[in-house]
Amino acid sequence: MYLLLSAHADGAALQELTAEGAPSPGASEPWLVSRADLPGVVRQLEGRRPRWIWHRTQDWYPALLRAGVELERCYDLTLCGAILAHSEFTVHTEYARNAERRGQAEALPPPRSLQPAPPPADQDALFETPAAGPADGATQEALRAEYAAQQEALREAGGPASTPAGSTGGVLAGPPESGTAARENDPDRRQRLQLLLAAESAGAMIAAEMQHTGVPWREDLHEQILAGYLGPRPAFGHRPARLEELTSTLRQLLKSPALNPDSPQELMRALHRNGIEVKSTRQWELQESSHPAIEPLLAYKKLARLHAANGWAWLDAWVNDGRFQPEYVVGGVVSGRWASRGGGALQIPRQIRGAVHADPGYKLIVADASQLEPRVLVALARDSKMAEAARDQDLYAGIAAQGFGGDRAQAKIALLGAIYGATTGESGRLMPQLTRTYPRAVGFVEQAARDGETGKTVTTRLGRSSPPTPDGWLRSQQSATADEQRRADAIARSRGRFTRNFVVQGSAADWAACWLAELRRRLRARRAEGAPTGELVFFLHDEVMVHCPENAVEDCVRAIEEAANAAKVLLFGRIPVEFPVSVAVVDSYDHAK
DNA sequence: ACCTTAGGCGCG
DNA sequence: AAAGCGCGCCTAAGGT
Repeated sequence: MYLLLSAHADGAALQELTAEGAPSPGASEPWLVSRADLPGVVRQLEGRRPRWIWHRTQDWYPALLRAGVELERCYDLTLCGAILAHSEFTVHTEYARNAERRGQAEALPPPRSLQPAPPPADQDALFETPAAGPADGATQEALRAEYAAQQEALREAGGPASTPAGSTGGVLAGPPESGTAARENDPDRRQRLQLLLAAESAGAMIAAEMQHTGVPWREDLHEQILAGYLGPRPAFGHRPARLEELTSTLRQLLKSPALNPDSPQELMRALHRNGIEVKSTRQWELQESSHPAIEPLLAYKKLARLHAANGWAWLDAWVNDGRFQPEYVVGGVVSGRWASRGGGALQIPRQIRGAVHADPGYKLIVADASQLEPRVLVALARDSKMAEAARDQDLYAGIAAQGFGGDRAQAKIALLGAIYGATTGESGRLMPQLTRTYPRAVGFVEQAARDGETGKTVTTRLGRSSPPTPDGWLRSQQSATADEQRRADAIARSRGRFTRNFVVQGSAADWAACWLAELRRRLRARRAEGAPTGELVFFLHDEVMVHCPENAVEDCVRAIEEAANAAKVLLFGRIPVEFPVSVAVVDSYDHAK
């Protein structure tokens, strides 16, 4: 059952649709529900296990969650439309052509503000959209037509026939899925794209649910940590005691009595006056010098960062009643990773992770996918030799053991360098031997890089494609003067590094989205059975955190592991590549790994 | 009194 | 230990 939910006057319109997006035959006219009645109506209809179709999950779901209504599944027209408008799997469809004509503005998620969004002022407000009514282009009929068009594009992805995803990839054989290879008539592609749309929509729900739940955050522990590093809380606008001490030390050592160490320009001049010839004030460059001022300067920078980014002001702004509730921005990164808005949710520094603490009677289960990106590369490239190395829990150790010509540390540097496109340094030097040992894996990312350099599109395993190159990009690659040509070549190489990384990072994001969705499904199932179970509270690219009653830990750990394996099978079939998760059951986040 | 950009650094 | 991908967000600095 498919239910379209759209904003209407002072409430919502509900319409039952077919799977294809036509009005359901035999169903009544669209049904108008007042704002006040909506949570009750939605809760009632949820019993029929519909897929809720809506313009943006963020417009509806947060308010429903505040009203105590949780839903099983949805279809986010904005997120799915953005994928379908650019995917190579649907590039031949009318939907993609229309998206091109409309311009990207409508097809892509709305622009993100750079400033943190303040927490909603009115927590009881049911609608995030203005009371005036639906936004332009988001009327009930427009959304229905949009859904129908997206479903049509999806049906046309790959070809008419279809086979189960698991049945095609049983062995590491056949051409790798990339670039121009294996492009024609691949029925498996439709299923993969469908999976991506479902996972993306599930991700949008999970993001709203995690924001609603929040990360358990002990303000008292956070303040203890700050006091330990910085001294007591200073008066507003003042430096903490420890930073004051370091400032006067630096002023003496650099013979600059008025130095503001927060000013890069002042700092640079002071360093030069003292014979410290750096070109920037970055940590790694400062570390080269042995001047006595360097150690306190690096200490200052470290602590100043803590104070500015995650100090008392941050605590006041972002933690309430023992919960940190950041906004996750699904689809916020071109590769399919999530971004976040407010509070730097995806950059919680190790220094303060001790403040993330389970409630009494609960544990934090922190699980991360070990060496996810290299393992995804093995699967994408179908490199059976590297797959053998990936059989082990430690892929890098496996590579070293296979005699690629270096130790574990070098194996890691070389492989990450291949994924990022390193050309110089140790990573660059190790590339030839890595290529000799694993021609398929290296060849795969090299092909992605060549595609980017020549302006082609690359695509993740589930069908998310790299953003189009700007108009005139190819022409700008042919330049008249040698200087312009050098610049054009540099831009092309940069694009190549981006597409090289995109296929791996993006396919890893595909995997992580499926992992999350599969985990959510399992946790919900357990809860429906009435069993105690944990809640997803945090997600960071290849890592999840579940806040879990102690008596449900074992069960949740199993769910996390099952979900990881399910994600692998969904993406790649039953291939002989492991995607192990490392799981820590802890009271506080700083004790995980 | 604002707004944008650059340098820097946190995370994966 | 350091140059190669993706982000958000702090302060300073340089606009308007």
